[in-house]
Amino acid sequence: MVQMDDLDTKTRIKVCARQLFAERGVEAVTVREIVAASGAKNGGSLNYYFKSKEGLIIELLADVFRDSSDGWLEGLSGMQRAGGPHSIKDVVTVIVRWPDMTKFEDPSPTASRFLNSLLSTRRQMVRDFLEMMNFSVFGQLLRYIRDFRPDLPQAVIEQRLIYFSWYVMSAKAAHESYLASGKKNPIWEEFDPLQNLIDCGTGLLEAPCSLKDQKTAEKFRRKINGSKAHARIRALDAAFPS
Amino acid sequence: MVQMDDLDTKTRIKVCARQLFAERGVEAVTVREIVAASGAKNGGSLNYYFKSKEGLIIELLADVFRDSSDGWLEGLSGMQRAGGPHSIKDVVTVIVRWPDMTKFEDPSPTASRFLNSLLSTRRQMVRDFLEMMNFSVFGQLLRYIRDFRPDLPQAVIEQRLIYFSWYVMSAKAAHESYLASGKKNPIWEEFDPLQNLIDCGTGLLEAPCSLKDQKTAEKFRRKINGSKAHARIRALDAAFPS
DNA sequence: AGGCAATTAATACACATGTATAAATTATAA
DNA sequence: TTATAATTTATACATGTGTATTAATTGCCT
Repeated sequence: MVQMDDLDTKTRIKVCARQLFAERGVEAVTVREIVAASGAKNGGSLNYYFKSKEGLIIELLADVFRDSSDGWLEGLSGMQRAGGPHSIKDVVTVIVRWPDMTKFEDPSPTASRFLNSLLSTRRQMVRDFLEMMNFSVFGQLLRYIRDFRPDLPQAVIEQRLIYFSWYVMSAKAAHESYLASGKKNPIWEEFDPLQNLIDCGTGLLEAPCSLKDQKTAEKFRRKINGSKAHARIRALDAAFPS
Repeated sequence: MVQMDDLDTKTRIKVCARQLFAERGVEAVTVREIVAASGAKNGGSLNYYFKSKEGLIIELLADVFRDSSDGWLEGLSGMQRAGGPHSIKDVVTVIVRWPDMTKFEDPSPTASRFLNSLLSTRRQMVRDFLEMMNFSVFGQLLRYIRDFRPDLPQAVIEQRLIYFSWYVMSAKAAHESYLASGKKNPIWEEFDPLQNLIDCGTGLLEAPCSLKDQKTAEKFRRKINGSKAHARIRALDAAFPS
Protein backbone atom coordinates (compact mmCIF):
# COMPACT_ATOMS: atom_id res chain seq x y z
CA MET A 1 0.00 0.00 0.00
CA VAL A 2 2.90 2.32 0.64
CA GLN A 3 6.68 2.46 0.63
CA MET A 4 7.17 1.80 4.28
CA ASP A 5 9.64 -1.01 4.50
CA ASP A 6 11.98 1.39 6.20
CA LEU A 7 9.47 2.43 8.83
CA ASP A 8 9.51 0.88 12.25
CA THR A 9 6.63 -1.27 13.37
CA LYS A 10 4.95 1.35 15.50
CA THR A 11 4.63 3.98 12.80
CA ARG A 12 3.77 1.28 10.28
CA ILE A 13 0.80 0.32 12.41
CA LYS A 14 -0.18 3.94 12.79
CA VAL A 15 -0.03 4.70 9.09
CA CYS A 16 -2.03 1.62 8.16
CA ALA A 17 -4.58 2.18 10.88
CA ARG A 18 -5.17 5.80 9.96
CA GLN A 19 -5.57 4.87 6.33
CA LEU A 20 -8.11 2.16 7.09
CA PHE A 21 -9.92 4.36 9.61
CA ALA A 22 -10.08 7.14 7.06
CA GLU A 23 -11.57 4.84 4.44
CA ARG A 24 -14.18 3.03 6.44
CA GLY A 25 -14.46 4.55 9.89
CA VAL A 26 -13.00 3.43 13.19
CA GLU A 27 -15.76 1.02 14.12
CA ALA A 28 -15.80 -0.84 10.84
CA VAL A 29 -12.09 -1.59 10.97
CA THR A 30 -10.92 -4.46 13.15
CA VAL A 31 -7.61 -4.71 14.90
CA ARG A 32 -6.86 -7.85 12.91
CA GLU A 33 -7.21 -5.88 9.67
CA ILE A 34 -4.79 -3.27 10.93
CA VAL A 35 -2.39 -5.94 12.06
CA ALA A 36 -2.55 -7.71 8.70
CA ALA A 37 -2.14 -4.48 6.75
CA SER A 38 0.91 -3.55 8.78
CA GLY A 39 2.51 -6.88 7.95
CA ALA A 40 2.49 -8.33 11.44
CA LYS A 41 1.44 -11.88 12.13
CA ASN A 42 -0.81 -11.09 15.07
CA GLY A 43 -1.91 -8.38 17.42
CA GLY A 44 0.98 -8.70 19.80
CA SER A 45 2.79 -5.58 18.63
CA LEU A 46 -0.35 -3.49 18.60
CA ASN A 47 -1.00 -4.49 22.17
CA TYR A 48 2.63 -3.83 23.01
CA TYR A 49 2.76 -0.30 21.61
CA PHE A 50 -0.79 0.92 22.11
CA LYS A 51 -2.27 -1.41 24.69
CA SER A 52 -5.66 -1.36 22.97
CA LYS A 53 -7.53 -0.19 19.90
CA GLU A 54 -8.74 2.78 21.91
CA GLY A 55 -5.16 3.66 22.81
CA LEU A 56 -4.20 3.55 19.16
CA ILE A 57 -7.08 5.82 18.22
CA ILE A 58 -6.19 8.30 20.92
CA GLU A 59 -2.58 8.45 19.79
CA LEU A 60 -3.66 8.95 16.18
CA LEU A 61 -5.99 11.74 17.19
CA ALA A 62 -3.23 13.38 19.20
CA ASP A 63 -1.01 13.23 16.13
CA VAL A 64 -3.62 14.89 13.97
CA PHE A 65 -4.14 17.69 16.45
CA ARG A 66 -0.45 18.21 16.93
CA ASP A 67 0.30 18.27 13.22
CA SER A 68 -2.56 20.67 12.61
CA SER A 69 -1.53 22.98 15.41
CA ASP A 70 2.07 22.99 14.29
CA GLY A 71 1.09 23.68 10.71
CA TRP A 72 -1.29 26.45 11.57
CA LEU A 73 1.25 28.01 13.89
CA GLU A 74 3.77 28.01 11.08
CA GLY A 75 1.28 29.56 8.69
CA LEU A 76 0.16 32.09 11.26
CA SER A 77 3.71 33.17 11.95
CA GLY A 78 4.43 33.67 8.28
CA MET A 79 1.29 35.67 7.86
CA GLN A 80 2.11 37.87 10.84
CA ARG A 81 5.63 38.44 9.59
CA ALA A 82 4.08 39.64 6.34
CA GLY A 83 2.10 42.25 8.23
CA GLY A 84 -0.67 40.24 9.82
CA PRO A 85 -3.81 39.12 8.04
CA HIS A 86 -5.05 41.74 5.65
CA SER A 87 -8.25 39.96 4.78
CA ILE A 88 -10.43 37.02 5.61
CA LYS A 89 -8.88 35.28 2.67
CA ASP A 90 -5.46 35.46 4.30
CA VAL A 91 -6.74 33.63 7.36
CA VAL A 92 -8.64 31.07 5.31
CA THR A 93 -5.52 30.39 3.31
CA VAL A 94 -3.59 29.56 6.44
CA ILE A 95 -6.33 27.28 7.74
CA VAL A 96 -6.68 25.41 4.46
CA ARG A 97 -3.09 25.20 3.26
CA TRP A 98 -1.48 24.27 6.53
CA PRO A 99 -0.43 21.76 7.53
CA ASP A 100 1.11 20.92 4.21
CA MET A 101 0.33 17.24 4.10
CA THR A 102 2.63 16.60 1.17
CA LYS A 103 5.63 16.62 3.46
CA PHE A 104 4.43 13.78 5.63
CA GLU A 105 5.18 10.16 5.11
CA ASP A 106 1.61 9.32 4.15
CA PRO A 107 1.15 8.39 0.52
CA SER A 108 -2.21 10.15 0.48
CA PRO A 109 -3.59 12.42 3.18
CA THR A 110 -5.95 10.83 5.67
CA ALA A 111 -6.24 13.34 8.49
CA SER A 112 -9.52 14.95 7.45
CA ARG A 113 -11.36 11.73 6.80
CA PHE A 114 -10.05 10.17 9.98
CA LEU A 115 -11.15 13.15 12.03
CA ASN A 116 -14.47 13.21 10.23
CA SER A 117 -15.19 9.60 11.06
CA LEU A 118 -14.22 10.15 14.68
CA LEU A 119 -16.66 13.02 14.95
CA SER A 120 -19.61 10.81 14.24
CA THR A 121 -18.69 7.90 16.46
CA ARG A 122 -16.67 9.49 19.25
CA ARG A 123 -17.62 13.10 19.52
CA GLN A 124 -16.90 13.19 23.22
CA MET A 125 -13.34 12.08 22.66
CA VAL A 126 -12.74 14.86 20.15
CA ARG A 127 -14.40 17.32 22.49
CA ASP A 128 -12.12 16.28 25.34
CA PHE A 129 -9.09 16.74 23.13
CA LEU A 130 -10.25 20.19 22.08
CA GLU A 131 -10.76 21.26 25.66
CA MET A 132 -7.55 19.70 26.87
CA MET A 133 -5.27 21.15 24.20
CA ASN A 134 -7.22 24.41 24.28
CA PHE A 135 -6.45 24.47 20.57
CA SER A 136 -5.36 28.02 20.87
CA VAL A 137 -3.92 28.41 17.38
CA PHE A 138 -7.15 27.58 15.64
CA GLY A 139 -8.99 29.78 18.09
CA GLN A 140 -6.65 32.64 17.26
CA LEU A 141 -7.31 32.20 13.55
CA LEU A 142 -11.04 32.23 14.12
CA ARG A 143 -10.64 35.37 16.22
CA TYR A 144 -8.98 37.09 13.29
CA ILE A 145 -11.96 36.18 11.14
CA ARG A 146 -14.35 37.56 13.75
CA ASP A 147 -12.52 40.85 13.76
CA PHE A 148 -12.98 41.21 10.03
CA ARG A 149 -16.76 41.01 10.41
CA PRO A 150 -17.67 43.34 13.28
CA ASP A 151 -20.84 44.17 11.37
CA LEU A 152 -22.35 40.74 11.97
CA PRO A 153 -24.38 39.90 15.09
CA GLN A 154 -22.64 37.59 17.49
CA ALA A 155 -24.84 34.59 16.79
CA VAL A 156 -24.41 34.96 13.05
CA ILE A 157 -20.65 35.03 13.08
CA GLU A 158 -20.43 32.16 15.57
CA GLN A 159 -22.73 30.02 13.45
CA ARG A 160 -20.67 30.85 10.42
CA LEU A 161 -17.43 29.87 12.10
CA ILE A 162 -19.00 26.53 12.94
CA TYR A 163 -20.28 26.08 9.40
CA PHE A 164 -16.92 27.11 8.05
CA SER A 165 -15.02 24.63 10.22
CA TRP A 166 -17.25 21.78 9.16
CA TYR A 167 -17.05 22.92 5.57
CA VAL A 168 -13.28 22.90 5.49
CA MET A 169 -13.05 19.48 7.04
CA SER A 170 -15.69 17.97 4.75
CA ALA A 171 -14.32 19.53 1.60
CA LYS A 172 -10.80 18.46 2.43
CA ALA A 173 -12.10 14.98 3.15
CA ALA A 174 -13.83 14.89 -0.23
CA HIS A 175 -10.61 15.86 -1.93
CA GLU A 176 -8.70 13.36 0.17
CA SER A 177 -10.96 10.58 -1.03
CA TYR A 178 -10.13 11.48 -4.57
CA LEU A 179 -6.41 11.44 -3.90
CA ALA A 180 -6.72 8.07 -2.20
CA SER A 181 -8.66 6.57 -5.09
CA GLY A 182 -5.67 6.89 -7.37
CA LYS A 183 -7.80 7.59 -10.41
CA LYS A 184 -7.39 10.78 -12.41
CA ASN A 185 -10.42 13.00 -12.77
CA PRO A 186 -10.17 16.26 -14.72
CA ILE A 187 -12.50 17.95 -12.28
CA TRP A 188 -9.80 17.81 -9.65
CA GLU A 189 -6.88 18.25 -12.01
CA GLU A 190 -7.74 21.28 -14.11
CA PHE A 191 -7.84 23.70 -11.20
CA ASP A 192 -6.14 23.68 -7.82
CA PRO A 193 -8.78 22.26 -5.44
CA LEU A 194 -7.27 23.92 -2.40
CA GLN A 195 -7.33 27.35 -4.04
CA ASN A 196 -10.95 26.82 -4.91
CA LEU A 197 -11.61 25.67 -1.37
CA ILE A 198 -10.06 28.89 -0.12
CA ASP A 199 -12.11 31.01 -2.48
CA CYS A 200 -15.32 29.30 -1.45
CA GLY A 201 -14.54 29.43 2.25
CA THR A 202 -13.84 33.13 1.96
CA GLY A 203 -17.10 33.64 0.11
CA LEU A 204 -18.91 31.72 2.80
CA LEU A 205 -17.58 34.00 5.51
CA GLU A 206 -17.86 37.23 3.56
CA ALA A 207 -21.41 36.63 2.42
CA PRO A 208 -23.97 39.31 3.34
CA CYS A 209 -26.41 38.47 6.08
CA SER A 210 -30.13 38.25 5.42
CA LEU A 211 -31.56 40.23 8.28
CA LYS A 212 -35.32 40.41 8.22
CA ASP A 213 -35.45 43.95 9.49
CA GLN A 214 -32.86 46.39 10.64
CA LYS A 215 -34.21 46.50 14.16
CA THR A 216 -33.25 42.89 14.69
CA ALA A 217 -29.81 43.66 13.43
CA GLU A 218 -29.41 46.48 15.90
CA LYS A 219 -30.69 44.38 18.72
CA PHE A 220 -28.09 41.68 18.32
CA ARG A 221 -25.21 43.80 17.08
CA ARG A 222 -22.31 42.77 19.20
CA LYS A 223 -19.82 44.91 20.98
CA ILE A 224 -16.48 44.46 19.38
CA ASN A 225 -14.51 45.13 22.53
CA GLY A 226 -16.34 42.50 24.56
CA SER A 227 -14.51 39.44 25.82
CA LYS A 228 -14.55 36.59 23.33
CA ALA A 229 -13.46 33.87 25.74
CA HIS A 230 -16.94 33.02 26.79
CA ALA A 231 -18.17 33.02 23.22
CA ARG A 232 -15.44 30.62 22.20
CA ILE A 233 -16.45 28.06 24.78
CA ARG A 234 -20.04 28.30 23.79
CA ALA A 235 -19.02 27.90 20.17
CA LEU A 236 -17.36 24.62 21.07
CA ASP A 237 -20.55 23.42 22.66
CA ALA A 238 -22.52 24.57 19.67
CA ALA A 239 -20.24 22.77 17.24
CA PHE A 240 -20.02 19.52 19.21
CA PRO A 241 -22.97 19.42 21.59
CA SER A 242 -23.62 16.85 24.30
CA MET B 1 -37.20 9.01 23.66
CA VAL B 2 -40.20 9.99 21.61
CA GLN B 3 -43.97 9.95 21.62
CA MET B 4 -44.35 6.86 19.50
CA ASP B 5 -46.70 4.63 21.38
CA ASP B 6 -49.12 5.01 18.50
CA LEU B 7 -46.59 3.94 15.88
CA ASP B 8 -46.48 0.41 14.60
CA THR B 9 -43.49 -1.74 15.32
CA LYS B 10 -41.87 -1.36 11.95
CA THR B 11 -41.74 2.42 11.94
CA ARG B 12 -40.82 2.37 15.61
CA ILE B 13 -37.76 0.32 14.77
CA LYS B 14 -36.93 2.62 11.90
CA VAL B 15 -37.20 5.80 13.95
CA CYS B 16 -35.09 4.41 16.78
CA ALA B 17 -32.51 2.97 14.42
CA ARG B 18 -32.10 6.18 12.47
CA GLN B 19 -31.75 8.14 15.67
CA LEU B 20 -29.07 5.82 17.02
CA PHE B 21 -27.30 5.64 13.67
CA ALA B 22 -27.31 9.43 13.46
CA GLU B 23 -25.79 9.75 16.90
CA ARG B 24 -23.05 7.17 16.76
CA GLY B 25 -22.78 5.78 13.24
CA VAL B 26 -24.10 2.57 11.77
CA GLU B 27 -21.22 0.35 12.79
CA ALA B 28 -21.16 1.41 16.42
CA VAL B 29 -24.84 0.63 16.96
CA THR B 30 -25.83 -2.99 17.51
CA VAL B 31 -29.10 -4.57 16.50
CA ARG B 32 -29.77 -5.37 20.13
CA GLU B 33 -29.57 -1.67 20.99
CA ILE B 34 -32.05 -0.85 18.29
CA VAL B 35 -34.34 -3.63 19.46
CA ALA B 36 -34.18 -2.47 23.05
CA ALA B 37 -34.77 1.17 22.11
CA SER B 38 -37.81 0.23 20.08
CA GLY B 39 -39.28 -1.61 23.05
CA ALA B 40 -39.13 -5.10 21.63
CA LYS B 41 -37.94 -8.03 23.68
CA ASN B 42 -35.66 -9.50 21.03
CA GLY B 43 -34.54 -9.21 17.45
CA GLY B 44 -37.34 -11.27 15.98
CA SER B 45 -39.32 -8.34 14.66
CA LEU B 46 -36.29 -6.71 13.15
CA ASN B 47 -35.51 -9.91 11.34
CA TYR B 48 -39.15 -10.25 10.33
CA TYR B 49 -39.48 -6.77 8.81
CA PHE B 50 -35.98 -6.12 7.52
CA LYS B 51 -34.31 -9.52 7.35
CA SER B 52 -30.99 -8.09 8.50
CA LYS B 53 -29.25 -5.00 9.77
CA GLU B 54 -28.13 -4.31 6.23
CA GLY B 55 -31.71 -4.50 5.02
CA LEU B 56 -32.76 -2.01 7.67
CA ILE B 57 -30.00 0.38 6.66
CA ILE B 58 -30.94 0.13 3.01
CA GLU B 59 -34.56 0.88 3.75
CA LEU B 60 -33.59 3.86 5.90
CA LEU B 61 -31.37 5.19 3.17
CA ALA B 62 -34.16 4.79 0.63
CA ASP B 63 -36.44 6.76 2.94
CA VAL B 64 -33.95 9.58 3.20
CA PHE B 65 -33.50 9.80 -0.53
CA ARG B 66 -37.21 9.62 -1.18
CA ASP B 67 -38.04 12.29 1.39
CA SER B 68 -35.30 14.53 0.06
CA SER B 69 -36.38 14.09 -3.54
CA ASP B 70 -39.99 14.74 -2.69
CA GLY B 71 -39.13 17.83 -0.70
CA TRP B 72 -36.84 19.26 -3.31
CA LEU B 73 -39.40 18.57 -6.02
CA GLU B 74 -41.97 20.46 -4.00
CA GLY B 75 -39.62 23.38 -3.48
CA LEU B 76 -38.54 23.35 -7.11
CA SER B 77 -42.14 23.44 -8.30
CA GLY B 78 -42.96 26.37 -6.08
CA MET B 79 -39.92 28.22 -7.27
CA GLN B 80 -40.75 27.58 -10.90
CA ARG B 81 -44.33 28.71 -10.38
CA ALA B 82 -42.90 31.94 -9.00
CA GLY B 83 -41.02 32.48 -12.22
CA GLY B 84 -38.09 30.09 -11.97
CA PRO B 85 -34.94 30.73 -9.94
CA HIS B 86 -33.89 34.33 -10.16
CA SER B 87 -30.62 33.86 -8.35
CA ILE B 88 -28.30 31.31 -6.88
CA LYS B 89 -29.84 32.12 -3.53
CA ASP B 90 -33.23 30.93 -4.75
CA VAL B 91 -31.81 27.52 -5.60
CA VAL B 92 -29.82 27.28 -2.39
CA THR B 93 -32.95 28.10 -0.42
CA VAL B 94 -34.78 25.19 -1.99
CA ILE B 95 -31.92 22.79 -1.33
CA VAL B 96 -31.54 23.86 2.29
CA ARG B 97 -35.14 24.41 3.35
CA TRP B 98 -36.65 21.34 1.75
CA PRO B 99 -37.59 18.81 2.86
CA ASP B 100 -39.15 20.53 5.81
CA MET B 101 -38.20 18.09 8.50
CA THR B 102 -40.50 19.62 11.05
CA LYS B 103 -43.47 17.90 9.48
CA PHE B 104 -42.10 14.40 9.98
CA GLU B 105 -42.68 12.23 12.97
CA ASP B 106 -39.10 12.48 14.17
CA PRO B 107 -38.66 14.46 17.35
CA SER B 108 -35.41 15.87 16.04
CA PRO B 109 -34.08 15.57 12.50
CA THR B 110 -31.61 12.79 11.86
CA ALA B 111 -31.36 12.53 8.09
CA SER B 112 -28.20 14.55 7.61
CA ARG B 113 -26.24 12.85 10.34
CA PHE B 114 -27.41 9.43 9.26
CA LEU B 115 -26.38 10.09 5.68
CA ASN B 116 -23.12 11.57 6.83
CA SER B 117 -22.21 8.49 8.82
CA LEU B 118 -23.13 6.25 5.92
CA LEU B 119 -20.82 8.18 3.63
CA SER B 120 -17.79 7.28 5.68
CA THR B 121 -18.54 3.62 6.21
CA ARG B 122 -20.55 2.63 3.14
CA ARG B 123 -19.75 4.99 0.35
CA GLN B 124 -20.40 2.35 -2.28
CA MET B 125 -23.93 1.83 -1.03
CA VAL B 126 -24.71 5.54 -1.26
CA ARG B 127 -23.13 5.67 -4.69
CA ASP B 128 -25.29 2.79 -5.88
CA PHE B 129 -28.37 4.56 -4.62
CA LEU B 130 -27.39 7.77 -6.37
CA GLU B 131 -26.87 5.98 -9.65
CA MET B 132 -29.99 3.88 -9.31
CA MET B 133 -32.37 6.69 -8.45
CA ASN B 134 -30.59 9.00 -10.85
CA PHE B 135 -31.40 11.65 -8.29
CA SER B 136 -32.64 13.89 -11.03
CA VAL B 137 -34.17 16.58 -8.84
CA PHE B 138 -30.95 17.40 -7.09
CA GLY B 139 -29.17 17.26 -10.41
CA GLN B 140 -31.65 19.75 -11.82
CA LEU B 141 -31.05 22.12 -8.93
CA LEU B 142 -27.31 21.91 -9.43
CA ARG B 143 -27.81 22.58 -13.12
CA TYR B 144 -29.60 25.81 -12.26
CA ILE B 145 -26.63 26.84 -10.17
CA ARG B 146 -24.25 26.04 -13.01
CA ASP B 147 -26.22 28.26 -15.34
CA PHE B 148 -25.84 31.20 -13.00
CA ARG B 149 -22.06 30.95 -13.19
CA PRO B 150 -21.21 30.57 -16.88
CA ASP B 151 -18.12 32.65 -16.20
CA LEU B 152 -16.45 29.90 -14.20
CA PRO B 153 -14.34 27.19 -15.81
CA GLN B 154 -15.93 23.77 -15.82
CA ALA B 155 -13.59 22.27 -13.24
CA VAL B 156 -14.10 25.18 -10.87
CA ILE B 157 -17.88 25.03 -10.85
CA GLU B 158 -17.91 21.24 -10.55
CA GLN B 159 -15.55 21.36 -7.59
CA ARG B 160 -17.71 24.02 -6.03
CA LEU B 161 -20.86 22.00 -6.42
CA ILE B 162 -19.13 19.13 -4.66
CA TYR B 163 -17.90 21.40 -1.90
CA PHE B 164 -21.33 22.94 -1.63
CA SER B 165 -23.08 19.56 -1.33
CA TRP B 166 -20.73 18.43 1.40
CA TYR B 167 -21.05 21.78 3.12
CA VAL B 168 -24.83 21.65 3.24
CA MET B 169 -24.87 18.16 4.61
CA SER B 170 -22.22 18.85 7.24
CA ALA B 171 -23.71 22.13 8.36
CA LYS B 172 -27.18 20.64 8.61
CA ALA B 173 -25.70 17.76 10.56
CA ALA B 174 -24.04 20.20 12.95
CA HIS B 175 -27.33 21.94 13.52
CA GLU B 176 -29.09 18.60 13.86
CA SER B 177 -26.72 17.63 16.63
CA TYR B 178 -27.67 20.74 18.51
CA LEU B 179 -31.36 20.06 18.12
CA ALA B 180 -30.86 16.51 19.33
CA SER B 181 -28.91 17.62 22.37
CA GLY B 182 -31.96 19.33 23.81
CA LYS B 183 -29.91 22.08 25.40
CA LYS B 184 -30.52 25.68 24.52
CA ASN B 185 -27.61 27.64 23.14
CA PRO B 186 -28.01 31.30 22.19
CA ILE B 187 -25.71 30.85 19.22
CA TRP B 188 -28.36 28.74 17.53
CA GLU B 189 -31.34 30.61 18.91
CA GLU B 190 -30.65 34.26 18.20
CA PHE B 191 -30.61 33.90 14.44
CA ASP B 192 -32.24 31.36 12.13
CA PRO B 193 -29.48 28.82 11.44
CA LEU B 194 -31.03 27.73 8.15
CA GLN B 195 -31.14 31.29 6.84
CA ASN B 196 -27.52 31.71 7.76
CA LEU B 197 -26.74 28.40 6.11
CA ILE B 198 -28.40 29.68 2.94
CA ASP B 199 -26.51 32.96 3.05
CA CYS B 200 -23.21 31.19 3.51
CA GLY B 201 -23.93 28.59 0.82
CA THR B 202 -24.78 31.35 -1.59
CA GLY B 203 -21.61 33.17 -0.73
CA LEU B 204 -19.64 29.99 -1.28
CA LEU B 205 -21.01 29.58 -4.79
CA GLU B 206 -20.92 33.25 -5.74
CA ALA B 207 -17.37 33.82 -4.58
CA PRO B 208 -14.93 35.14 -7.17
CA CYS B 209 -12.40 32.70 -8.53
CA SER B 210 -8.68 33.20 -8.00
CA LEU B 211 -7.30 32.59 -11.43
CA LYS B 212 -3.57 32.97 -11.59
CA ASP B 213 -3.64 34.52 -15.01
CA GLN B 214 -6.37 35.33 -17.44
CA LYS B 215 -4.96 32.96 -20.06
CA THR B 216 -5.73 30.00 -17.87
CA ALA B 217 -9.22 31.30 -17.46
CA GLU B 218 -9.74 31.50 -21.16
CA LYS B 219 -8.30 28.06 -21.69
CA PHE B 220 -10.76 26.34 -19.42
CA ARG B 221 -13.77 28.56 -19.99
CA ARG B 222 -16.56 26.18 -20.70
CA LYS B 223 -19.10 26.30 -23.43
CA ILE B 224 -22.48 26.96 -21.93
CA ASN B 225 -24.40 25.09 -24.58
CA GLY B 226 -22.39 21.90 -24.18
CA SER B 227 -24.03 18.79 -22.78
CA LYS B 228 -23.83 18.54 -19.01
CA ALA B 229 -24.79 14.88 -18.74
CA HIS B 230 -21.24 13.68 -18.95
CA ALA B 231 -20.05 16.27 -16.51
CA ARG B 232 -22.69 15.26 -14.03
CA ILE B 233 -21.55 11.65 -14.00
CA ARG B 234 -17.97 12.66 -13.55
CA ALA B 235 -19.01 14.93 -10.71
CA LEU B 236 -20.53 11.92 -8.95
CA ASP B 237 -17.25 10.08 -9.29
CA ALA B 238 -15.40 13.11 -8.04
CA ALA B 239 -17.63 13.49 -5.02
CA PHE B 240 -17.67 9.81 -4.08
CA PRO B 241 -14.66 8.16 -5.69
CA SER B 242 -13.82 4.48 -5.74
C1' DA C 1 29.91 -15.78 23.14
C1' DG C 2 26.68 -14.63 26.64
C1' DG C 3 23.26 -12.12 28.94
C1' DC C 4 19.71 -8.86 28.95
C1' DA C 5 16.20 -5.92 27.22
C1' DA C 6 13.21 -5.01 23.38
C1' DT C 7 10.19 -6.73 20.27
C1' DT C 8 7.33 -10.10 17.91
C1' DA C 9 4.76 -14.49 17.62
C1' DA C 10 1.51 -18.12 19.25
C1' DT C 11 -2.39 -19.06 21.51
C1' DA C 12 -6.38 -18.77 24.31
C1' DC C 13 -10.61 -16.78 26.10
C1' DA C 14 -14.49 -14.36 27.43
C1' DC C 15 -17.82 -11.86 25.35
C1' DA C 16 -20.47 -9.40 21.68
C1' DT C 17 -22.62 -9.61 17.35
C1' DG C 18 -25.63 -10.87 13.51
C1' DT C 19 -28.89 -14.10 12.30
C1' DA C 20 -31.69 -18.19 11.95
C1' DT C 21 -35.51 -21.21 13.62
C1' DA C 22 -39.44 -22.78 15.85
C1' DA C 23 -42.84 -21.90 19.20
C1' DA C 24 -46.17 -18.76 21.21
C1' DT C 25 -49.17 -15.04 20.86
C1' DT C 26 -52.21 -11.80 18.69
C1' DA C 27 -54.94 -10.04 15.01
C1' DT C 28 -58.20 -10.89 11.10
C1' DA C 29 -61.88 -12.76 8.59
C1' DA C 30 -65.42 -16.38 7.56
C1' DT D 1 -66.24 -19.38 17.29
C1' DT D 2 -62.75 -21.02 14.59
C1' DA D 3 -59.37 -21.22 11.14
C1' DT D 4 -55.80 -18.77 9.11
C1' DA D 5 -52.48 -15.28 8.67
C1' DA D 6 -49.64 -11.84 10.90
C1' DT D 7 -46.66 -10.73 14.33
C1' DT D 8 -43.87 -11.34 18.46
C1' DT D 9 -41.11 -14.17 21.66
C1' DA D 10 -37.70 -17.53 23.24
C1' DT D 11 -33.65 -19.59 22.27
C1' DA D 12 -29.59 -21.18 20.06
C1' DC D 13 -25.43 -20.96 17.22
C1' DA D 14 -21.55 -19.88 14.52
C1' DT D 15 -18.47 -16.47 14.01
C1' DG D 16 -16.01 -12.16 14.90
C1' DT D 17 -13.98 -9.13 18.20
C1' DG D 18 -10.83 -7.04 21.60
C1' DT D 19 -7.41 -8.31 24.61
C1' DA D 20 -4.44 -10.80 27.86
C1' DT D 21 -0.69 -14.13 28.66
C1' DT D 22 3.19 -16.68 27.76
C1' DA D 23 6.76 -18.19 24.80
C1' DA D 24 9.96 -17.34 21.08
C1' DT D 25 12.87 -14.34 18.62
C1' DT D 26 15.72 -10.50 17.67
C1' DG D 27 18.85 -6.74 18.58
C1' DC D 28 22.49 -4.85 21.48
C1' DC D 29 26.15 -4.16 24.60
C1' DT D 30 30.19 -5.89 27.21
